[in-house]
Amino acid sequence: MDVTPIISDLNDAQRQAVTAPSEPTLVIAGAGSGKTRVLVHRAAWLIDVEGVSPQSLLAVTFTNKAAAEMRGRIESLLNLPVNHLWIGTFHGLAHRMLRRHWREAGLPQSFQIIDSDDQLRLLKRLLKSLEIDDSRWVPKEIQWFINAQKDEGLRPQHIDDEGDPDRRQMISFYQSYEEICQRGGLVDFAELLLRAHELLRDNAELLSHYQRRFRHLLVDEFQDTNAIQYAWLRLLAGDSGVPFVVGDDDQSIYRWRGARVEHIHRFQQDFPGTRVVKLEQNYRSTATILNAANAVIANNASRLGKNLWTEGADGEPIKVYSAYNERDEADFVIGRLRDWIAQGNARADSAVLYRSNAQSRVLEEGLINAGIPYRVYGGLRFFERAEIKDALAYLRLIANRDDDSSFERVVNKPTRGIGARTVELMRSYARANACSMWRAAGAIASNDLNGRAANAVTAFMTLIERMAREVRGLDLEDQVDHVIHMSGLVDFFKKDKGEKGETRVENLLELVSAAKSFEPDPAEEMAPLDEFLSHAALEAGEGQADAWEDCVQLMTMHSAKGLEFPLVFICGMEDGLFPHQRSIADPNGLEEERRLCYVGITRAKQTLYVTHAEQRRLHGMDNFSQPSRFIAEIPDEHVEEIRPRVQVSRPMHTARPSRKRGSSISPGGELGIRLGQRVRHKKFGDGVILNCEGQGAHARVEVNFESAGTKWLVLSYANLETF
DNA sequence: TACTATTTAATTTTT
DNA sequence: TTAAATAGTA
Repeated sequence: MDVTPIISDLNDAQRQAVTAPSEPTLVIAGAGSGKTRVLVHRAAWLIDVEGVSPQSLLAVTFTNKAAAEMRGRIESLLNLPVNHLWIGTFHGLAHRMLRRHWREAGLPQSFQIIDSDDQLRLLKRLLKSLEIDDSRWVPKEIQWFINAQKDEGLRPQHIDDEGDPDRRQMISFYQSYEEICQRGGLVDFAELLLRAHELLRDNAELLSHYQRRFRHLLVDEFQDTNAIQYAWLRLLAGDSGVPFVVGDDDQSIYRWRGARVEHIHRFQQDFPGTRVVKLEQNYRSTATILNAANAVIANNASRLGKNLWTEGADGEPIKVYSAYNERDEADFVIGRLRDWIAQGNARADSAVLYRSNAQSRVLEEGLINAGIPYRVYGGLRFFERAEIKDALAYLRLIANRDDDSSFERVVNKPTRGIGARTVELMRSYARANACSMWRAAGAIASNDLNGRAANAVTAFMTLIERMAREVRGLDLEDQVDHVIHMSGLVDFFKKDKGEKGETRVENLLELVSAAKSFEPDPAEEMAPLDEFLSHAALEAGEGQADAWEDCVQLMTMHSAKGLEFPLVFICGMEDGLFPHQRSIADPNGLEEERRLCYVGITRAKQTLYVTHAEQRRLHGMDNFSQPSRFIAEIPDEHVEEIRPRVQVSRPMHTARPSRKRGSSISPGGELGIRLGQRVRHKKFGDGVILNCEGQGAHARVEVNFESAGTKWLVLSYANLETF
């Protein structure tokens, strides 16, 4: 066996990881150190050299994109298609197991996956049917609570109410939500993971089958695993499995959605004798950029410790620009982009990064004015569009009549005379009889409704039945085509005046082509429609603009993780914005912001610009802010400060404030506001001042209210009473 | 039921 | 500022 292609162009550390014996291995892989490469080569090594069957390999990633990339690279390295190789996202693999063992998992065969939007709607409906005030119980917060519990692997009966009535209420919502989902055969994202975990935990036979089958577990982005994902892996590994996990504690930026870096430590305890390999040689950035990143991240206390280095040149210094305001900042960025493009560089090789999405606006305006094509990451994806979800809801109703989520979505879309009152009746009937809306509709139509409403409901039910009948046996593509027309959706959106309706119709037709090009996996043994619907939920599709056009890339630093660009701008480097106000007080939060900064810096290959504005318009008012503390953490020798070429002309009425750098920002004198001061608010009640910023009419305070939680309020509007 | 006025709050996001 | 959600009106 010639192992050359698999290990020849690896460095020592990479090779050590790739060729490690079949024992638990933890690879700490710095940014740009060839993390994916190691994973891919490890898989190839196991299959080609160790003679491991592809079937006994399980590779897990967090995103579909990463999974697809890994599969592609393994195939091209081995130069053959690897069938039967389980490679996918946690959710995708969990889903696959649940489809195979739906009975053991306690699910109906045609269970449907709901996304977070569906989940939220479902909760709102639940509150309505319980006649609960949704300002007292915010649906978003309930959703957050439920998902957090599921991420921790907890069912309602496992949660301690701690004697807190509010908490008890939350648990009860969770319970009711679960009942609705179970009745409708609906599974949300967190549920996929939780069920898959329970499936293995409670079925000794299945567990030992999968444990025997999957000897090698490869895990990408290990620092991002949440409790349930880790538990699932732990279970699958058993005593004899060989986990090979790759991650970077310094790039852990998703703690807020349940990711726990601690799993890196936990792993070493759970698998004694774990081999640890550190990848510190970076192949992406200049030494200057790496040194800056190293210096910034060194300010974090809780780290495994790691220093990136390169054999490459020092490169250019990092340029820091102090803009007057956010417009000036945008102008500066656009000027540099112009130069970059004029020098013959590809626009797609440049990226503008920011902390929060709202920042893209000014930049976009500037880019449009300058006529520079750009692409904003994030935003609505194809399968998340309202009209697409409408069409999918019809399809789901055809697949499963008890899917309440879909039922409510389309029962009166297009308008067919089934108004809020009728729906309300159905809802309470369904609730009283613990049945689905579909059953309730049938029962109500023949009894409680007046002629008009009864006819409308019956007509709707007949329509669904007719669609189901006519669509049976057709190709997936034709099924979708029939449904978008028969449902009346196409005509409904055609009537929408203007371009909006047109785009919607186009999207619906696009859905038909999506169905046409969808290739069901024969191994899945599912009805093509069910598989298509699952695919739609699990992989929401491309966001926004055409990816292929050569354009400047705009995105948050979170979305930039895993990407690299020769030219990078990090905008809005101001305290309060980045690090974000909401994270600044909590040391853990601040460390996570710093890791985000580390991620941002390490995206740059050659040139990095960091910009901040002295004045920024946020939520419609001007704020003054200090440069981000992270800028000061970059050693001076790597920084070149850029001064405006000519004195930028400033509008007369916005004179530069006299208080600059280092000035304190506590609006102390006014109203006797000080930190720790107790205050009373008309609506939110009593609370304590945690934080304050700005002066005069702009002054804002953060108040921790006893019952309403912490909020930022504008002092001049809030009418706070002190006492 | 559809359109318009008012209110409210405002990180980060994948599945 | 502005986007979204809600309440009110034709």
